[in-house]
Formats: sequence, structure tokens, C-alpha cells
Amino acid sequence: MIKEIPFVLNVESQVDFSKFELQFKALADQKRLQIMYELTQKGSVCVCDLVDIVNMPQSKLSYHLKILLDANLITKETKGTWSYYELNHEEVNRLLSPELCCIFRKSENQSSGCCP
Amino acid sequence: MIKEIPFVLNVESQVDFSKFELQFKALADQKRLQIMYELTQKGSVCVCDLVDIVNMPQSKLSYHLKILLDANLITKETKGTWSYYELNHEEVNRLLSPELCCIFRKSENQSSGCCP
DNA sequence: TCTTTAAATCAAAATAAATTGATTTAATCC
DNA sequence: GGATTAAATCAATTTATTTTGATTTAAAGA
Repeated sequence: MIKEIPFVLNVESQVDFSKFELQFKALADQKRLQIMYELTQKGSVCVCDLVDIVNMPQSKLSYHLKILLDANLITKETKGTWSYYELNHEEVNRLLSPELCCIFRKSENQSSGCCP
Repeated sequence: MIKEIPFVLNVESQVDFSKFELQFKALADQKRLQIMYELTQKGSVCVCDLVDIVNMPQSKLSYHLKILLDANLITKETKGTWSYYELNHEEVNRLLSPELCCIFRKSENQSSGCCP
């Protein structure tokens, strides 16, 4: 019979925070928070429109979208020459408090169990 | 007669994300996440002990504690020469999802309405 | 008072992230 | 095919953050 090894020593220093670091880094910028906010308000938006909405040069926007995409906080769908970005509500809800989720959620849409 | 400029354009860009930026910046670092995790496990810890727990030079730890403190994610109490730091559970819960809060919460203590 | 210890601060160096403007890739339309 | 448009990428610069080791501040004890 095998004795269980106590699940105690230094388990804490094993905890892997790298995914959280990546996601919080993506959130740690007002420009990117605004992009997320706009995607919440407008739903699915193509880069060519987003450029005007957030008033940002295209290459700069592209850079910030990539950071959000790599963090899995937004999703991308390409249709021909256009790329449409959307908020990844599941991931945002997984990460942020209901209170905070509401900032990234239209008040009309209460369906996804985030807002109180 | 002066024509009014329509108050339409860019109302959304008025939303102030600066406090969130500060807090997410504080969270956007594995070392600081580990510090928060240790404070969750150990409750109130003085810097002199934390140095060994997170295995970090004192000045470096002091730097990271300040960032967490400025973001209101931890609190500090000085007793004589010692400084004791604690997690600010209210603020952490306000910001992070119940799921994530659990990472910064001892499983014994279910009192604060965070874990499911 | 002098010494010791804890913790914060400082300035310099190292590292990382953001911005810029130009270029590339690739899909669409004529 | 050639021109046009959308979006990503690139390299160079700028800006911000982190690390380091030394110094400072200040409380406690002999």
C-alpha cells in the first residue's frame, strides 16, 4: 500500500502565475481597456472602424489588439480583407469580478450571468 | 450666433480607467502575484520573514510591496521596527472573479463570500 | 550614547514595453 | 494583370519598469 505524500511543502512556490501575468499585463493599459470597452459596446468591430473609434494609428491599434488576443481576452474573425474583433466574455468573466465584468458588458444583455 | 458642437463624438472615451490600469499593473507580475499568494496563506507577514519566503533581496521586495500597496491590494501595519503586510481582501474581491479570489484565499476561511 | 536591526529610498544600470513610420502580405475589384 | 484597400509586421526610437547595491531613516536594546 502506498502512503500518500503530504501535499504541504512548498506547494505554494510551484503555483504557476504565468497565465495570469499575461492576462493582467494585457489589462494593465488604459488604451487596451478602452478597446475592450468599445468592443463591449459595439459587439463585433472591424479594425478599420476601430481605428476611428479609439482614435489610434492602425499599426498601434494592431499592436494592442495582438496583446489582447494573445491574452485570450478578445477573439478575431477574418472575413475577406476585414478582421472583426470581439470581446471574449467567457474569459473576461472567468477573470474579473461581476462588478468589473459589468464595465465590459452592455446593460441590455443580462444573459451571461455576470451582472447582478 | 455660435452653432453648438454636437456632444456625440467620443463620449465613451471619457470613461476613466486609470485606477484599473494601476491595479492591473500591480497584478501584472508573477513575483507580486506570489507575494499576494503568500500573504493569503500566511495572513499577516513582516518584511523580514517575507524576504525568505519569496526569496528576494530586501530592497527588491520593498519595491514590489510598494506597488501593491499603492494599488490598494495589500495593507501595511508598522509595529516598532517591523512592518506587517496583509492582503486587502475587500479590494481583491471587488476586482477579481470568485474563481480567482480563491487563489488569494485560504480554503479554511470561507467567511468573506468569495469562494463558491 | 552607541550599536544593531528593519525597512525604505536612491541613483545607476539593465530589461522590457510602447510608439512611429515604412514596408509587407493578402484579399478585392476593375 | 494592375490598382486599391485592410491589416500585420518590422526596425528604430522613445519611454517605462525592474534590478542592483549602497545609503538613509528610524526604532530598540545594551
